[in-house]
Amino acid sequence: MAKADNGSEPEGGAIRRRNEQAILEAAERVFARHGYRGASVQEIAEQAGLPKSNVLYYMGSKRKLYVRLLERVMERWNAMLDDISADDDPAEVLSAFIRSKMWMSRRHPEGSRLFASEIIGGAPFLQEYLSGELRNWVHSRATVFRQWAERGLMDPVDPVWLIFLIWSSTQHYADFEAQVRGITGRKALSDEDIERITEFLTRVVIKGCGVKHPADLAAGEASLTER
Amino acid sequence: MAKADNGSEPEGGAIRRRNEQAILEAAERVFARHGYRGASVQEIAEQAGLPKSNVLYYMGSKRKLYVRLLERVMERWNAMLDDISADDDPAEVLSAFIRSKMWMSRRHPEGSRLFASEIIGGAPFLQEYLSGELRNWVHSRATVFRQWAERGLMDPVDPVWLIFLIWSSTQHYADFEAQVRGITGRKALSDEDIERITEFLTRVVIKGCGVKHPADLAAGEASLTER
DNA sequence: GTCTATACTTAGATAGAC
DNA sequence: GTCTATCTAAGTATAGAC
Repeated sequence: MAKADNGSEPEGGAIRRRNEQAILEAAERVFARHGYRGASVQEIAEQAGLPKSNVLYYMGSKRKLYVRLLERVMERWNAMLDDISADDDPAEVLSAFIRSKMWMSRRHPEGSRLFASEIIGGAPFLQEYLSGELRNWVHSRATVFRQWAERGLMDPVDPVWLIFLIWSSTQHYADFEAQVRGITGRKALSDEDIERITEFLTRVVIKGCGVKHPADLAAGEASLTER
Repeated sequence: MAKADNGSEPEGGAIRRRNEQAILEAAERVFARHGYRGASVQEIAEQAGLPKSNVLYYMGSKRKLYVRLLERVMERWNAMLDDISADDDPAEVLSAFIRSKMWMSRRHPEGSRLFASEIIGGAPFLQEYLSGELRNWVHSRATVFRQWAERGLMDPVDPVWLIFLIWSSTQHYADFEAQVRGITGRKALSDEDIERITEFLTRVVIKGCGVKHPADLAAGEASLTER
C-alpha cells in the first residue's frame, strides 16, 4: 500500500528474486552432490555469493529450501508427462518419451541427481509423491501399453518394467555423469553424442519390444523385416 | 611373539573380527543412505551396537572406513567381471551379464547404493578407478562386441552405450528401490519378480540389438524369425 | 583391548546492529 | 532489507581411565 506496485516485479523486490534465484541454483548443485544431510547451508551460501544467514533469511530453513527444490524438479518433470492414448502410434510415443527424458537429463543434470539422491536415501520427502501421483501416472501409461500389446502393436512386455528401463537408461547419463566421463575419457558428452545415444536407446526399445507400425499391421502380417 | 599364535584367528582377536564386521555392515547401510558427508560415525556406531569411539578405534577414521567399504564393493564387482572372447555366443554372454548384475543388485543393494552415491557426488574417491581399471574393462568388452557385429552376430551398436544400458537398467532395482516400491505398491520384490525382470531385460537387449545364434548364422540368412 | 571424558570444529538457526 | 555476532547441538577425533 505504502509503496506503489508498478507491476514490474511479480513478487518481492528485484534483489530478492535475484538472490533467491542464486540460492536455488547453488542449492541444487550442493544438494545433488552431497544429499540432504551432507549438504551444508554454508557451502550453498558460498556458491551463491551470499552470507550464510541470508540463505536462511530468504528460505526459512535448510529443510524448506530442500523441499522447494524438490517441488521445482517435480514440476519440470510433470510438464513432460503429457497424456497419451491407445490410438497413438507406439513407436512415436516411446521415441518421444525417450528423447524428452534424455534431453531433460542433459539440461537439468543437477535436478536429476537431486532426485536420485533423494530416492537412494529412501525417499523421505517424496514417498507419498511416488506412491500417489507418480504411481497413478505409471499405471495409466501401463494401461495404454497393454492395449497396444492386445492389438498386436507390440510384444506383451510388462509396461512397468519397460518404463523403469527407459527411466534408468536415460537418467544414467545425468546421475552417473562422473562414470560416463571416466570411461569415455571425455570431459563432457556433446549434443551429437546425446543424439546418438537417444537413437540407440530408441532402436533397442522399439525393436526389443517388437513395436510395429499401425500401417504394417493393417497391411497384414506378411512383412517381418523392419526398416 | 609374547602370545602364542594358535592359528584359530586369521587376524586379530575374534571379538575384533566380529566388531569390525558389525561396523562394516552398519556403515555400508548408513553411507549408502546419506552419502559420505551425510553419514555420521554416531549413527554407524548405534547401528553396529557399539560406542562411537570404538568405531574410530577399529577403523582409524571416517575416511578410512569409507575407503575400505568402497574397496570391498569393488572387489565384489570385479569378481563378476570375468573374461569373454569373440568365440563365445553373444546371446549367452549378454544373458549371463544381465543376470549376474541383477542378482548382485538384489544381494547387495546397499553396496550398489553406496557406489551410486559416490558417483553422483562426482566420484571423489573413485575417479582413478573409473578412468583406469574400469575403463580398460569396458573397452576390452567393447572390442569383443565389435567383433561380433563384424561377423554379423549382432547389430553394429555402440558397445559402450550398450554396457551403460545394462548397468543402469539392472542397478535401478537396487538404487531406486524406494521408487520401485512406491510405484509397484509392494513392500519388496520377490525372487520371481527379479527373475521376470531379468528375462524382460535380456529379451529386449538380445532382440533389440539383433543378436543371432552362431548356428543360425552358419545355416545361412534364411531364417528371419526369432525363437 | 575397550570405553569415558573431553577437545575442537562445524552444523543450523536466531537476535539484534546497521 | 541486509549482514554481524552469537547460541545450542552435533560433528570428528583423541587422550586417558579402567
